[in-house]
Amino acid sequence: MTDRPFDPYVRDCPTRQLLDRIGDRWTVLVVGTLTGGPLRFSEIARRVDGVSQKMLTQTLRALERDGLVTRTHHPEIPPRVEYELTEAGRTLQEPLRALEDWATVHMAGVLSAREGYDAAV
Amino acid sequence: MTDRPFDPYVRDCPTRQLLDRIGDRWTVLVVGTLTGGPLRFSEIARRVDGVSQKMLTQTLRALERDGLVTRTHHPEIPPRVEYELTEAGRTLQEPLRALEDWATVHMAGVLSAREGYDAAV
DNA sequence: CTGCATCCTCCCCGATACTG
DNA sequence: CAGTATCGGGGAGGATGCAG
Repeated sequence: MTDRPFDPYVRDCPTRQLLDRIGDRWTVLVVGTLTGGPLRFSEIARRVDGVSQKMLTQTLRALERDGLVTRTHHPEIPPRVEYELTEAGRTLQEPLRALEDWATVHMAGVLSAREGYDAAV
Repeated sequence: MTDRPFDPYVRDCPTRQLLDRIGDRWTVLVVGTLTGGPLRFSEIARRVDGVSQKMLTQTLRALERDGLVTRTHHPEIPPRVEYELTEAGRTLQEPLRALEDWATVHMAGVLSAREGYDAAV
């Protein structure tokens, strides 16, 4: 608690913690690809353009650790591993989609504003 | 366009571009502090815990460049600079608040899942 | 008070090679 | 196919000093 009129963004508030998770560039995209249902590793890699194997593994591990994704390993030859959003993971989809919608609508304006700003240098 | 059944997250889609902006840890927090109205530089710095002067300047410049924040310089002694959300900037508040709400509700669960995962090592 | 420049450190992430 | 290990470059970002 604080005596300030506006509740500040202190270091360990929930918002900050979430930002640490979605700020790594890949988390949001991976969650997005899993919207339609479970996918295997290679399929996710294919859909998220530019993600390296290392980063994808790292991201999926983090999501699994946070209880947002389940990892199912089928001990076959060749190996098959499927990832699926948990209940908690699915609740994250809605606010993420809201952001995505905002981006779709406004990013063009943002980009043109950027050009205008740069031109005015 | 693509012939794949699921529209992939290609490198330059709006979502990716937005992620580049909010992925820097400070943008979201700064926009959040400006929700209540215009603020001066030092006041924002005070409310966003842990932001360095350098990063705050950098973040505000980026937001100004993107047309999400206006910068008003009052040539007084001592100088006073106020920052305020633009119309576009205000539209960003809603999806951001949705994320904030999600964090408030779910981060405790995420944290405990994290502990459980770490304990199971 | 606000902002810019410089230096310097750390760690993110990609490339590569190798296991089960 | 899925994952781990290692190395190295580059960029993010903190500390400090100075200007307007």
